[in-house]
Amino acid sequence: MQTPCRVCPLRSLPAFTKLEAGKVDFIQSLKSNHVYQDAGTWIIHAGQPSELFTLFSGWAARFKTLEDGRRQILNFMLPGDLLGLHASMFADALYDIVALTEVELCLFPRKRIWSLFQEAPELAFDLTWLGARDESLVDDNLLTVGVRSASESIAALILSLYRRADKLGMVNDKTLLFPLTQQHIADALGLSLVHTNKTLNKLRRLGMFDLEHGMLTLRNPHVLARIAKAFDADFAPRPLI
Amino acid sequence: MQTPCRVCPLRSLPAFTKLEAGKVDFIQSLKSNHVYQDAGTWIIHAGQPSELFTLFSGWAARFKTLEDGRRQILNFMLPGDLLGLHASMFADALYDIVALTEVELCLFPRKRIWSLFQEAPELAFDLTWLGARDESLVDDNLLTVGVRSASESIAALILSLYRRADKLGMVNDKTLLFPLTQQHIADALGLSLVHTNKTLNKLRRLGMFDLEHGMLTLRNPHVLARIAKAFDADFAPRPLI
DNA sequence: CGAAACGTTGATATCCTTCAACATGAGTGG
DNA sequence: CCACTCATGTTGAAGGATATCAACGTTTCG
Repeated sequence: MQTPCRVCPLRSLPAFTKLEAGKVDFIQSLKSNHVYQDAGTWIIHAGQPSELFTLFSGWAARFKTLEDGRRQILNFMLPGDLLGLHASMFADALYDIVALTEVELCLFPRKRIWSLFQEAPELAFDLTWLGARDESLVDDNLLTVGVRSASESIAALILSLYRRADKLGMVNDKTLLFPLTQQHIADALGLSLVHTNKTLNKLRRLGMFDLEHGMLTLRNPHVLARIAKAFDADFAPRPLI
Repeated sequence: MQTPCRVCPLRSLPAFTKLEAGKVDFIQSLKSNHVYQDAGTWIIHAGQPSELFTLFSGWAARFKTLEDGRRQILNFMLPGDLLGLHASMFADALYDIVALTEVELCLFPRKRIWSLFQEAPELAFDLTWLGARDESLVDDNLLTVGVRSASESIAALILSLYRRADKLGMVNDKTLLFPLTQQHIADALGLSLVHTNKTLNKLRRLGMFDLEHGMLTLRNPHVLARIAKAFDADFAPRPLI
């Protein structure tokens, strides 16, 4: 059961709302397990019933696959994100979630979700809020894939991941551990691998960022934001369940 | 206040779950108004606080716009769909919703959402469930825009709208009132208007469907589904709030 | 040492966009 | 009732962004 939720290191980040100790304890009472998984392993399988998780550490990707194998990454998950909220409300998950790095997961059995609605309406509200935030990330990705060019798309993706990581204290000296391969980026943006590679290098040569050996360094966030035509959609601190 | 919620004609459709009369009355107590709006008018404005609606009749579209004017339709709304759940949980809406036809809306003031969580956990659960279903529609659209070709995209969109409308009893003799312009379709699929037109006509000439004068007739759903590489994601009846 | 995963690069092909023009029908005001 | 405009749909031609194909380099790891 690892660290008790009261002293969860995520919770003390400014990215998350403060919560009374009693409610934190209630969350802990719902948590059934603390799980470790290796990079590349499945967290949620499309077509199968799934539990609800909070990503405690590491990166994950949620995606759908067409019968012919083409795949679309719907969004990337960073620590503090909820995994499988939708999947756990339906009979079966409609998507896969895979670990991109080693991950730690807080496991909340789907059966207990209902008791959360019954006994802790504030937390139920937070859960719904988090689902809404999730969707707004997917909305942004759909906007990107639908209207942005390859350069704009990559700029927007890099920027958005950087900002999210920054709020979680994962950025040091403008640099962050970045586990995505170019294939991941291509699958998230609906681009081919080759074109992703060329566009990535173009932006790199323009001095927008460095990206090698799994390290991303932002060199010119302002111009990158101009290229991306990105908003500054800054979310207030969010609940952590 | 129009028809009382107990005799709501939507609620009796097989597409929706049955609900005890008491809960229906509670929903009605949350409803503050029954609103009519003309085609082309805004229901929710990006950047402004918004209320929560149920679309009682008509079609609507949710979209985001880049500063330079490029727009992406995120999803289309049909009767029974929830409008602005996410918008009403955040300070301001992050997207616009516009009426595509004359619409009737059931208005639920955002202030009352909280009382729903406090006093009716089952309904709060339903609300979250509906939010999850919404996101799964956006997921599907992202999959379409990301990986499908123009023909596949249009096939998938037509099919998905047809199926949703069919469950609502809006289809007669394989035909349904279809208010989308080619520009709407283009904006939803991330395609240019010209290419949308040509692709649409190609599928039409292939005998997949007829589409003129705002009427859509499906001629060959099975082949269309093959072209779309579409799943048969059939949702069970859903709650109506 | 060989294989597998990941990244890189050039050449060629194609899907889709853009530009431009025209057709049609509905609505509006003279 | 006609002329006009505006929204929508249609079509051809040309150009560009991105995909596909193919080959090779590097690193890691068993």
